[in-house]
Amino acid sequence: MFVDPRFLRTFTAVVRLGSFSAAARELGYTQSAVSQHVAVLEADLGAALLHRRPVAPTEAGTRLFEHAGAILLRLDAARADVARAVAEAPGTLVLGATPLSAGTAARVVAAARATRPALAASVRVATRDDVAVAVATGALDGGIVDGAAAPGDPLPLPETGVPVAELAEEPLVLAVAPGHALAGRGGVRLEDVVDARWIDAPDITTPLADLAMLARADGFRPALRYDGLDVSGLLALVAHAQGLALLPARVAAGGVPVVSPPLVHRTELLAVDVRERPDQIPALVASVFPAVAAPPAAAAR
Amino acid sequence: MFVDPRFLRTFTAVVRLGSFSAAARELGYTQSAVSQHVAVLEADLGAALLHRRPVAPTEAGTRLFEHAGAILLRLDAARADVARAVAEAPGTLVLGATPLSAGTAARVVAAARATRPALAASVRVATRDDVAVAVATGALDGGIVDGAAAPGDPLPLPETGVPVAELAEEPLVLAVAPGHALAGRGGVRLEDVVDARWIDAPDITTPLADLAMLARADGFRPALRYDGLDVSGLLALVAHAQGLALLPARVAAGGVPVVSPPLVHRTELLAVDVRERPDQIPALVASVFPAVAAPPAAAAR
DNA sequence: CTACCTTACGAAGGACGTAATTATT
DNA sequence: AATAATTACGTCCTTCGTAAGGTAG
Repeated sequence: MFVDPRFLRTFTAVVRLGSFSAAARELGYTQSAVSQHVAVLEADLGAALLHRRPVAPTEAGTRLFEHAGAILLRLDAARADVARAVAEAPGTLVLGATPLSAGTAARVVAAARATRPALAASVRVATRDDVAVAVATGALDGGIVDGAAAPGDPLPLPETGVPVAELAEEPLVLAVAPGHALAGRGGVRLEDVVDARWIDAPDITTPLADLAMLARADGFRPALRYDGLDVSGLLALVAHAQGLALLPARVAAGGVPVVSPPLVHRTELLAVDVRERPDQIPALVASVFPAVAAPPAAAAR
Repeated sequence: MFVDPRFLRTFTAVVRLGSFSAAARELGYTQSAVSQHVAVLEADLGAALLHRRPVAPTEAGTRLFEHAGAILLRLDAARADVARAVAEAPGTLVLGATPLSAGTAARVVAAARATRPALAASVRVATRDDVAVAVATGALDGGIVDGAAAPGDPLPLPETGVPVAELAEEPLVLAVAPGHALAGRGGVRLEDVVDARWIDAPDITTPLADLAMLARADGFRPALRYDGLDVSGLLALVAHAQGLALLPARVAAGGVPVVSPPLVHRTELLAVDVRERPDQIPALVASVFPAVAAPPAAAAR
């Protein structure tokens, strides 16, 4: 026997929807087929994967679910990568970008047009993981993503095999309202502001839950949650003293530099082309981040 | 249609062996079946994957091959993880370790025995990737791996989803023979010793090809290749002036500290238990690396 | 009783082996 | 000519849907 990815897909749908019948509807199977898929998986792996009534993953099912997503994603990425290998270079460039990288993406497009003036290009803004997945599965030609990280550390991204190149590491600052007690300070330690009023804007900046990991501290309770991809809205909330947010210095004028733990705002380029032309990265960085020193070479992930 | 992992396995065997018939022999199929597998893959993906006579992957085939290994490994890891979830805690502990981490693994066993004196434990030495794969597929209960890395960077490992915890970062030194021109120096820059006589010991220390990436320099031509997992043999070669090697300061007494680029010798723990008990890592580190500061929390990879 | 999952069974499709065919060295 | 991959075809196995059977709330 072997683990059939179709069954894995069914299994993930059942876990996600909490129902065999709903999964069947979503995937275009009968209820019976879904039941058979799960039964085959359980027999093959020799473990109960799901509790029934209500439907929820067992311990073993949770383990399988964690792997299944990565496997299915990689399968899609493989198909997309092969398709790209046989397709001739398209006449259009569709770039994805996280909200704070939209400007960078625009400059990348400008750099690309410097060599191909007639290039039809577009930029789509989405969350970091969405950009990474879309690049891996071929929905996007490339992407620019960013986020907080320890200096030199790559950003945590879904494992897709897409080559990643560092574009820049910039200072990370705590954005505060004018007149805030911290405003004008030379630097803050994140440990000291764990209990401040934070704005959780998970689609734009580092989710507070992840920040706790990076800062190695508990706390970071959200005083306000901001859903959406619009940066100016977040900046307005900060300016009107609704809470704090971590942002790159470039965006948050007057922010307070984070001095501890050592964290930077990192920007990365995701694109298959990176693999073939790592030598072009420094030139790209020079044109897009004039003020930033030359970054290291590309590395597959 | 969907990409059947059995076909992927066949495809990787054909690429690896450079022959349909050899792949058939290895997998217990007929040549005909192998031919059909490849034909189905090519039809499904809409791309020629292999050149015939001689058999070699096309551009698209190379892309697929890179993904296929990761997918098949992850499939095995998923099966192993489910098996571990249903099995009760075994009475034995089988640890893997890279050559330079064998001593560390021994101390981890000692630490484990401190809480369970009757524990039957063993340590197996293998290469870094072999240890990672064996832990992922359930052949080992855990592993200790090490290697050169930029400070704070995780070691590059096969993507298996096994949780990784940092155990230590130590100074990295250039091991030289007594009386060597560099001996006694306060520090060396790797850029300055690119053209030295290097010993390539890929199973023990960083392969020279990878070192070129880390040091961002070309060169590092091997004057001597050392295959095998025995550290003392490598040390003897260095001591007898057969060439240079990069090693942790702890092992290479009298080595010259590497000052540029900033590199450290990093040691990591691979084990599923890390996920459940990240809080125990600091205590483990304290008992195994008394001289090293507390490391960060575990992170899944 | 009813919503939902499981089991039984038959039909359609897919995978594999044998054997004949084609192509390359 | 010999070695090696492909194609043709028959058999067996797997998968899916229909429909009947359980089972928990």
